[in-house]
Amino acid sequence: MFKRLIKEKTRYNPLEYENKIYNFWIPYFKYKKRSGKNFTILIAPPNITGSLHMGHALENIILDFLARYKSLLGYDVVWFPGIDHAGIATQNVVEKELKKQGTNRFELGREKFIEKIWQWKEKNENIILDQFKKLGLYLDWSRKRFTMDKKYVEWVEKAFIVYHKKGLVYRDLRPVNFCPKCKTSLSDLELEYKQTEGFLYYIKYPLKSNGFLTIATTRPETILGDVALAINPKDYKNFDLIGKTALLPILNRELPIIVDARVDPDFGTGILKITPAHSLVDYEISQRHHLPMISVINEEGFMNKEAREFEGLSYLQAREEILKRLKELDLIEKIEPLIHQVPICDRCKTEIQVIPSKEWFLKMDYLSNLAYKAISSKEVEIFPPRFKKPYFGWLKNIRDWCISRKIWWGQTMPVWYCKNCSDVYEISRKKPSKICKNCKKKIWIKTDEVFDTWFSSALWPFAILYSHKEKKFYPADIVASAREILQLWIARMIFSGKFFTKKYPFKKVFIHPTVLTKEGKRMSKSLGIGVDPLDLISKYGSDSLRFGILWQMSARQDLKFDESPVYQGQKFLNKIWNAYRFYFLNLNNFKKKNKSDKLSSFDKRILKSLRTTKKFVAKKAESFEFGLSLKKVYKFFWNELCDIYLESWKKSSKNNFKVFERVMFETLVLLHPFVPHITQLIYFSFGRKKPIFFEKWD
RNA sequence: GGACCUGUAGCUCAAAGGUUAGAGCGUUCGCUUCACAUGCGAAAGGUUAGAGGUUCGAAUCCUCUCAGGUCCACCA
Repeated sequence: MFKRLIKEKTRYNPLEYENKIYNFWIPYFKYKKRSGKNFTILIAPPNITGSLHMGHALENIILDFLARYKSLLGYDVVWFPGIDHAGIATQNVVEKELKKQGTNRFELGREKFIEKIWQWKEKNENIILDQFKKLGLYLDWSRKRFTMDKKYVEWVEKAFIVYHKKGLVYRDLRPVNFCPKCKTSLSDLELEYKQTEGFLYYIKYPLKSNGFLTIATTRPETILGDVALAINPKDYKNFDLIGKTALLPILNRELPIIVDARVDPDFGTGILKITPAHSLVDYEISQRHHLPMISVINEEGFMNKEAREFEGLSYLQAREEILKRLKELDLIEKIEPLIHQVPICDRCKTEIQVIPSKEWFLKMDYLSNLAYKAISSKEVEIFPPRFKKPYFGWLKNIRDWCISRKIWWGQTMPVWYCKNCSDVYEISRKKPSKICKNCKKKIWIKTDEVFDTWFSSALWPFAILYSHKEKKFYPADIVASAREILQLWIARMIFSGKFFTKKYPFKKVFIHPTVLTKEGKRMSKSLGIGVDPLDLISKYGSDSLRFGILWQMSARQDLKFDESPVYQGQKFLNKIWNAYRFYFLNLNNFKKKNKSDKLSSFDKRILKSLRTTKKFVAKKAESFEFGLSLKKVYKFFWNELCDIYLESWKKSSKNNFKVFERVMFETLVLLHPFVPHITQLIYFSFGRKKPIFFEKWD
């Protein structure tokens, strides 16, 4: 269909052909057993909220390069597209839409709200997936997956049930981050930190014997929940306090003075008040010392009955009242201004309360060990290797994983509570048929709690590659990921995969460079800094964008994105086009003229150069050095092939025509993983009708 | 606070201990030469952040200083 095009046009316009070429490829992307050797890529499913950003573009261009390169080496490519429901992020976006319409999710109710999200998903899914098509990705579109597919939900529920059966799941009352406005617990990831000018209050606590000690706090209202005071074991200046007992002002509760390494001896007075109910660190310390937890603030941010006379006040009002009382008692030593980071909800910007809540946890000791072994045994390789360090560090300090969320959008947990007895539950996918062991009745109500979205993401590899009678695709050869989800996603896939299938879910993890702005700052949509890859595609075309990204990429360091290499890519495409134009226009002419079987010095030179270039590209593909290999290919093509070899033909040298044919064809194949669309188009001009990626590299 | 990365031409990057530190973009000048003006030919542009050390030899290895950045954790 495009065969004669090349003779007619002196300019190559990528925008004219790329879509058509992609559509031509789609049926061939469908997985089919040809050689029997698979090359399996695990895709990182984008959020349904998301539009493509440079990180996605980079990540998937790299993978697509590998897919095409491996295909040329004779592998059958396995790469299936998918998208992620992305729990809280999606809920957030849809809530913003509702706000524009003058309503909110509470007005709508849970069912209607979820229905809205589904509508939203149907509408946006294709927009997102089309962006992958624009990048030219080698994806099998017949096997699309979504993390809220019926089958996928089933996997998530079953995984939870198996974990529970093996004793790795428990329910516990613990302090969690809670947004009073959104009325849900939040993971640490869903917090932002806002620099705030506040005060550090130095408060005197009487000692039981006699005298006083002083603690420093930014939140005097939480002192009512104190259960102990702590000092650092190396804090000599406070040594004489060890073993003594202090009295909590106002309430006069006795507080033991304990020793814990977690206390910073240099902050404030070096004495930390332990308030397990309203601080995660304090909770951790309290666990080590078997201390109770006393909650004084409720989920709405108001003082509860444990706060006695302050009950019913908001935490801010309580702060004022308590300070007033302390002043009356002459227990305030001093007040210093302090600039500190206050956690706020990343959606509504409300200040987060840490409050105890009953949540579901996954025990991490056994599982984190699996994740540790994967890397230490080298069964799973992390590249570049320097990322092993934070990976191991995270596993070493890991806490049990809170896997429940009180949001609405997500996979509902297969948990049933007895309507009469609040703490009795059964775990099963269907409504339990047993009676409640407490009230002997059978009134089971399914929980509202949903899974942490990462709990579901952790199961992605085998839900997409292992299930549905497609075991043969598991494990994957490679997954590429941004560094910030090494722990959140990669580590969790590793232990989940091993736990449920006995096999690690992939062999190699490539932590790709972060795409920064030209100024070296992180690209951020909300701050309005960054470049939209789709804009670049509509300006320069997909091959040009790919060229621009690969040109700038190094495996080792972050990439400050510059637009000019994308333009350079466009020029390169034109150069390729015209080199082949030259070839096709002069084909018959040269064939008649050169019948020699001997090789000229130009022939020898170009053959050698082609060989070393191919070798270089093959070697660099293993270490993800695409920037270097593209530069090598670029120089080969422009300087060796065009400037020297093609020019030599103009001067009617004694070149060998067969070498000419061979070099031009092999070069096209060599160029394919770098600039797929144009090479396919020229491939048609060679009279071939199949995809070029079914050619042989050698 | 912890870990990691980076400072080389105006900009983005190469140069994996060894000639005169190289490309692209940008700048300046000359060419419509029959594949390509998105091209061809040429030129200007550098104390490799700074200091010290190792070495016959350092942009490269080591130490310190300065500057920029990323991720993780988070302080009461």
